[in-house]
Amino acid sequence: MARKSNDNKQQRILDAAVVEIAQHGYYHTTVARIAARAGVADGTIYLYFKNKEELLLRLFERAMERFSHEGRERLAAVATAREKLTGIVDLHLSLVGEDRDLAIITQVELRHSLHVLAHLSRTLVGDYLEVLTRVIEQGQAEGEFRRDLEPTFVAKAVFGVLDEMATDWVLSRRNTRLAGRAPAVTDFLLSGLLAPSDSD
Amino acid sequence: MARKSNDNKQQRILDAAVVEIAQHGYYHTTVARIAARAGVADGTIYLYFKNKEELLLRLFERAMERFSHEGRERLAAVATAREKLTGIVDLHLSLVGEDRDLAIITQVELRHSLHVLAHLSRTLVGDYLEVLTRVIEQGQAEGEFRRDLEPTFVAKAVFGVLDEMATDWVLSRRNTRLAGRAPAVTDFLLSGLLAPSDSD
DNA sequence: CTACCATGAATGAATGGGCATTCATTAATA
DNA sequence: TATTAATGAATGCCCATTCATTCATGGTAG
Repeated sequence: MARKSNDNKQQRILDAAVVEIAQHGYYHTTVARIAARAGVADGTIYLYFKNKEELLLRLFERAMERFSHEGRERLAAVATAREKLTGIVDLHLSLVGEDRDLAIITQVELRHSLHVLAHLSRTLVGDYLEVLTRVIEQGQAEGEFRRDLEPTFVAKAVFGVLDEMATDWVLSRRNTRLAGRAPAVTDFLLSGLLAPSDSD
Repeated sequence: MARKSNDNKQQRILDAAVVEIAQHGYYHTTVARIAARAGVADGTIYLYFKNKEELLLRLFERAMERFSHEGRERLAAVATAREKLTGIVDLHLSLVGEDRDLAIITQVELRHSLHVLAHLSRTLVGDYLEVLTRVIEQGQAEGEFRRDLEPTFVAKAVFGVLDEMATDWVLSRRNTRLAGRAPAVTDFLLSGLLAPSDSD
């Protein structure tokens, strides 16, 4: 076989990498193992990726593309900031909760070094936080959200809650649906912890 | 030198490890480098630690001991759940924000594998979440916190926000004080995002 | 008081294994 | 036949870990 190929070889390699890395961790996964699972020769990996680390980053990018794509659609479909926030929470938890192996990559393996984490935070995750920030600003402009909170601060807080729910789900072996938590998350983010004041 | 020693050799090794691992990451830090910075021979490391990984875990345990200790004191000093929550938020951000190198370890390097993360989540972090859960339950019993939220769920959400603030601070090179965010965090957790209803 | 052990800490050079990456060779297409 | 994909054995580096040896100490005996 030659030429024509490319097929979906790159995709096959990525798919294999997700499974292997989820199972053994990035540093204990050998390139040879990934190649074996993908059904290609070791060297072939290097025709599609500069090195092992680039392979890992591509995994995240591929996942993020899907997220961005669906996210844009959902946000366009609703009007109020509150609806948008609800949609983001639901989408985030739905997508992460869809594939446990991939979730292990995004919630654990990708964070193995300051270098990688800083890179992601500057790029893909940074974009995500910006979208969140815009939603908060919109809500404040519409008067539905409190105006005395910094939008970027709130965006990080929201992300923090979602990220922790996702990580917790990955670590728990239970078979709950992660997306099932979306309503509780949204509720908590919107209304906080305090009981309604006595005057109610 | 022999005998007597022990000195604080173990502590010196741990201190050296914090600096080296924060700078180069766990997998790119060699035992030889840690030994060199600690001023001991390579082999000496193995008199105090079973292997490289145990060294990393001890780092976290040492940090956590301090946290638990101060935490217990602070919690005992105040009565209401709301005060306790405020105290935890402040303590968490204060301690993490005190030493950037150590923060890199706790926020990034320790999470490099599912195996390590699961272990921590089951032990040290698990204990922390339990303390948080008790505080939430107390607040609910006292009627100050909403009763329609699952305490363990809230505990994770709170932890998620704190953890994200900490990670964000580590990744940002700015020189802000992390603890400065404590009031905003507490406020957000307590009151949420929604503007007070119109009836105000 | 001095010389001499016995003890266990500390050393650091050497070992061994693991694995990312390369590249000369082969195979498939146009 | 020319071109390019694919192969996978071989290379070479890197380091965690070991362990034979050295060294400092405190106790003991003369």
